[in-house]
Amino acid sequence: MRETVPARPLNATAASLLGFLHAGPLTGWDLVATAEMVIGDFWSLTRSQVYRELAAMEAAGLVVAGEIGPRERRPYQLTDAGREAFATWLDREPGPEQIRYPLLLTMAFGEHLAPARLAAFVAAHRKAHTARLEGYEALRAEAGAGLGPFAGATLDFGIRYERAVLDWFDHLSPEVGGRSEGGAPGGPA
Amino acid sequence: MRETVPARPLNATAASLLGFLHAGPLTGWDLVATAEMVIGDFWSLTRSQVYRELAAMEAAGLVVAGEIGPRERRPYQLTDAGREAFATWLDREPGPEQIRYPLLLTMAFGEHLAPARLAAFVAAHRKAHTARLEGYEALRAEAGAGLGPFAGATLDFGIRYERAVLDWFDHLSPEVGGRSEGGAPGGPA
DNA sequence: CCTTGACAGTCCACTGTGGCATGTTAGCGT
DNA sequence: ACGCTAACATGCCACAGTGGACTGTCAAGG
Repeated sequence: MRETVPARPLNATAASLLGFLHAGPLTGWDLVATAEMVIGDFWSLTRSQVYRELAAMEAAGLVVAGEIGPRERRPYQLTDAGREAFATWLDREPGPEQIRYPLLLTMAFGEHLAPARLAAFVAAHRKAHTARLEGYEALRAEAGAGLGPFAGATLDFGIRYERAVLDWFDHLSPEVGGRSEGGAPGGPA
Repeated sequence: MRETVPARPLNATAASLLGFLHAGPLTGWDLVATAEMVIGDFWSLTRSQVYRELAAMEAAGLVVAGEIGPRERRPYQLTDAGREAFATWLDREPGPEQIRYPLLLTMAFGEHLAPARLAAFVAAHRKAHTARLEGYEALRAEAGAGLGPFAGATLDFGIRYERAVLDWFDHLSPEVGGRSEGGAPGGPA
């Protein structure tokens, strides 16, 4: 008599794993890699959690573990119950986004910090965001429409977000770590 | 011999509480309210965690609890050790931001979802973001420069972010839930 | 006097993060 | 053939963070 846990509603991370399993059996390792690539820019997950969710979902009957292959690879396969749980999850109202930006925290307490230090942080983040934007734009140039409409739309979100952040950096007053005039005349393309 | 835990590095939430305590003693309840107002838009925290961090910080000697007042109010006061821990924390390199946006997840798996359903989600989020932007702009119009440069800069981030999201919504193709032509001609101000 | 609701704090289960530990195997140089 | 290394693959743990349920306090109003 194999008891399956009553079926609590899925969390977004577990549901995403089920989503990826629609394409065929995958191991925890593969799922982490896939998720990082496909949804990593707006949904973070960790190895630890993936393996934990897989174990829980197996107990709940949403996936079944296959034979252990080479290098301890343990492929998981979607069940009908899993397919249904995923469909139910996908149909829910997606909640509001959450942003956690430590630099803004630092800035909010800026009165307690040496101005030059804050400026250095801002400069470092500007650089990082520039690199991310370039990465996204290169991806769109290469892959272009080959991504399909859905991945294209999420990529577009990333591009617009990064541009907004960069714009914000560019309009920051020197008082709060923005660069003073003469840095790099002529804004971004 | 009062043992104080060795001094592990502060987490951002605990540090923020110390930051707010610079203005004078506050209770957990007050801290939650303050934090929600000042940093709530880019750093989420919950009652549960605030009380837990306060207890931990008291054990570590970073704050001292005062007398319990009316309605069980227990004010916490900053110690010198707390002031120093805050300064050290503030001086660290702020890490990258994290965004978790369930709507993008839903969209990424859009091929498994009825198009009309996705469009409804998108419409609901557009509305919510419009409201948020209006709230921010009203705040800037009312409070204006009275916020000070630091709060002004973080508010500005919020405004630019919301505008970027709204722009993204406005350029979404109908295929991925964007509204077809004829919705509301003439974009946002 | 009693109900209601805002205030204030506590507790718990679950989600999420990051690092450490462990074992496996392919590839490489010697 | 041997051992080294690096990538592969999973598991475990402590801590951070979330959201809801729960208890208790007090002011205001019917």
